[in-house]
Amino acid sequence: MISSIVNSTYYANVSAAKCQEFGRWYKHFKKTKDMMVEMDGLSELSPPGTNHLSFSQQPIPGSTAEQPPSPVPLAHSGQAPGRAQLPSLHPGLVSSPISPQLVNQQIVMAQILNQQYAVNRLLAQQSLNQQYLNHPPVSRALSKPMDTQPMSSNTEVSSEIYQWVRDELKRAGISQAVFARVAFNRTQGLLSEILRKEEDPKTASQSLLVNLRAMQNFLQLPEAERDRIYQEERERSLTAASSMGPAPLISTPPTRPVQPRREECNNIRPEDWNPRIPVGISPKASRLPGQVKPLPLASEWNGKQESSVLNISSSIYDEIQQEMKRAKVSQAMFAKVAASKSQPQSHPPPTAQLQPALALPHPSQPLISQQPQPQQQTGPRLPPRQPSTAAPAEAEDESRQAKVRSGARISLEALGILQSFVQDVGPYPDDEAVHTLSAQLDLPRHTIIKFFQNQRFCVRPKEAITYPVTGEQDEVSMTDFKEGELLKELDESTQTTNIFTIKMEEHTGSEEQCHAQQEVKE
DNA sequence: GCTAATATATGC
DNA sequence: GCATATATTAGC
Repeated sequence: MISSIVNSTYYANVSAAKCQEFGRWYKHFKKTKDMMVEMDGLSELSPPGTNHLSFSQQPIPGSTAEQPPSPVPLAHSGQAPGRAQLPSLHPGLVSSPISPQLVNQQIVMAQILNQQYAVNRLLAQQSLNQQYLNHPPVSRALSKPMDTQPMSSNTEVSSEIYQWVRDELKRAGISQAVFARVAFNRTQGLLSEILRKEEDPKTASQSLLVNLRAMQNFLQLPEAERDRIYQEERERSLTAASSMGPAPLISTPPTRPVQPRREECNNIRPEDWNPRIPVGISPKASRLPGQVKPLPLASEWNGKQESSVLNISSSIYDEIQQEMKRAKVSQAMFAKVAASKSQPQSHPPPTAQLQPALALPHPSQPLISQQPQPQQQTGPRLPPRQPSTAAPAEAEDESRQAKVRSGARISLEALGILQSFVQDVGPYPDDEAVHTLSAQLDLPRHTIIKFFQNQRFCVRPKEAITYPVTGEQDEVSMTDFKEGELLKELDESTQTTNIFTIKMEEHTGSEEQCHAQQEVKE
């Protein structure tokens, strides 16, 4: 990712966490880079591109900490050697014979890569915890977790992907449904089709490419990770299927999963992580006529946090189940009631919509349920996740969010990120860092530079100009960034003049101190 | 292009 | 025969 950013091929916004990770990584990178510079004098044997540490090189052969993300899903299966073409191996690291100096160098390299790998995994993990929007636009540069960076949008999808997938299905003993869900969040039928057609990725449509890339990237996850995801998906399916029990006859509009909102990460595009997040739809449900699709566990993605903002826990599904039993209403009815009850609110995802209904006093629910509801559905299906159907509300929601985001995110998140970068790395970023931050935050370079200038200005008087490059630091103020400048910058694109006000509310006393200095200066 | 329904295949 | 997986396809 870093290299993509540096190469200006990476412009999608990334989460604050990722940026912060970048800061941490960069700190380390600087250190190791210095080391490397010294060592470079000894040998020039590094493979091309090695000097420029890129995450694309990270699956580290020899990393013993954990199984490498087996880019070749079945590296163990001794499949066609051609598969090894996945851009994961780092030949330079295993070359031999090698001189002691080279050994040293490579040890350092390995350490660096290990570090990167660790970060990548962390980021990948983070990504996996994030929700995805449904089928994302495909043209945008993918901003994937570094882990999967090698498979960015510009990257070829191997024509062997189909075989890899098949092998993976065999290896893991999973159904197409599970794989389709976790790897690229599509349905079994589609995967079946894709595998049957085996279109050459070179001539494949954009949409197919997206899916193939997603699969490929998913397959790059460590095997253990993939297995875990499969397991979760299977468990979810099982749980959902069993908890559903005999379904109402009404073909229930499955209160399908909708991409839960991504709170602080909502600037991350769906394609940001690759294995599209597993969604709690039971593939089996489709085979059980009348049975309702299980709801997705928004908070359950990879069993991690998420969704806390919405206060929707996985228990919501149980509650819904119980409530439907209690009220003896069909899921369709329940969904309708839930939706109608929550209509006036902004556009919460379906899961959120259900909560108001659950919150109703019990006695009222049966009554409502029995009322003939005006048929609002246009068809038998209610596929919230389907772009075409679910899009209206979600799109609206999206755009609405986007409006809010456009201002607030830049001012708060970007500054927060810059701030943490300063904390981690210091206020003296080199060009590369500036470039990267610029790309990551979608801010002009000069804005970044200006920020650091201001940062240095602020820090100096307070800390007597001894800014520890790696040292701990008090809360560095975001207000260090001059109000006027910030607004000026932002106004260029988003006319959100109240941003700073919002931002100011979050500042601490020490920051105000600095801010006061700024004002004086101004 | 995709989902969901459903037909068909497979395994127990 | 049932449960589950995969293939196919209507409909959005």
